[in-house]
Amino acid sequence: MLKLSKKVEYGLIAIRHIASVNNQISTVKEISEKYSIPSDVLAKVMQKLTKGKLITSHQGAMGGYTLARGADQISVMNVISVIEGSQMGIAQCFSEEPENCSIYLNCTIKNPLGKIQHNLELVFNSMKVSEIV
Amino acid sequence: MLKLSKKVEYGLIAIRHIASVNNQISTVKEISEKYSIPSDVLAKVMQKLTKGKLITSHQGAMGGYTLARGADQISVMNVISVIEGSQMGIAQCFSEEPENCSIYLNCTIKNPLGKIQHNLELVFNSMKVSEIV
DNA sequence: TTAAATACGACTTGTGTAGTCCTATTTCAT
DNA sequence: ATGAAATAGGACTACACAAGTCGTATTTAA
Repeated sequence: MLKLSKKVEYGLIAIRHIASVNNQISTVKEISEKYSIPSDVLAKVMQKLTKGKLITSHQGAMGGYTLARGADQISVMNVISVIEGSQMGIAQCFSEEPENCSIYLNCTIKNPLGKIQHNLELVFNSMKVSEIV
Repeated sequence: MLKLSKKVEYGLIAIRHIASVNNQISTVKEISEKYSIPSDVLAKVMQKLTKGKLITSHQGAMGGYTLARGADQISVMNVISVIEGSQMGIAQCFSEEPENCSIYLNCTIKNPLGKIQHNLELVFNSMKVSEIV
């Protein structure tokens, strides 16, 4: 409950790692070994980060990944959105189909949860990966 | 990912409801019908809120629940902690056994996630159920 | 041509959430 | 006393999602 997924953690670690080596090209093998992350899982994460244009992939031998922009331009929220594939929402109201929520009509906590949601977005948006030192 | 559980939502709705009827005794049946919440599930939630001393139970016929303190004295964080039975943590580091985390030793994001954790706690602590109107 | 790397889909397993069912206990009202 | 209305609480099922594994294709430098 209210936990970040391992994928998001791995993504943050990977981006932070690339930034820490001055954006030199880094491979899945290298990162997964250094931080004890299952390489297949990390590979998928990197592919999502690539599709989300947070990092750039370099295929083929001697390939790997570099950042697509400065680490100070990548927020934790960016990483969450790209990896999860949807907007973060603390309740159904704020993500997928709100109407499908079983208590939608009689729900009395939509508004206050909306305030919380807003505050959480502030927190995740303001935290940049560059602060992850 | 990063969602509140239905149990927590139900708990917030229930507490808010009791407050809205001026702390008159309210039953599971009444609340579950009004807000279309499965009554068995709500019953368990109410029992946890009782054990957590956020509400007071009145057993037997004509029984039900009242608030144990003012709605302005009950934070969303109180409800989360009591219902989930453990401290909210956005990563393993901040809840159960941190050492069991597969990447604990090499984890480079413990500190920054700690900052996020702290900010989230501020948000959830400062939001009281009385604001849920 | 080969080796090292990313790309990507299919599958398995594990965990946790949500919900159901059943029974026991308490207490009010008749 | 008895029955009805309420809370208390354990056991179980179903399902969704997270995490991880496996296999194969594609790209590219040497």
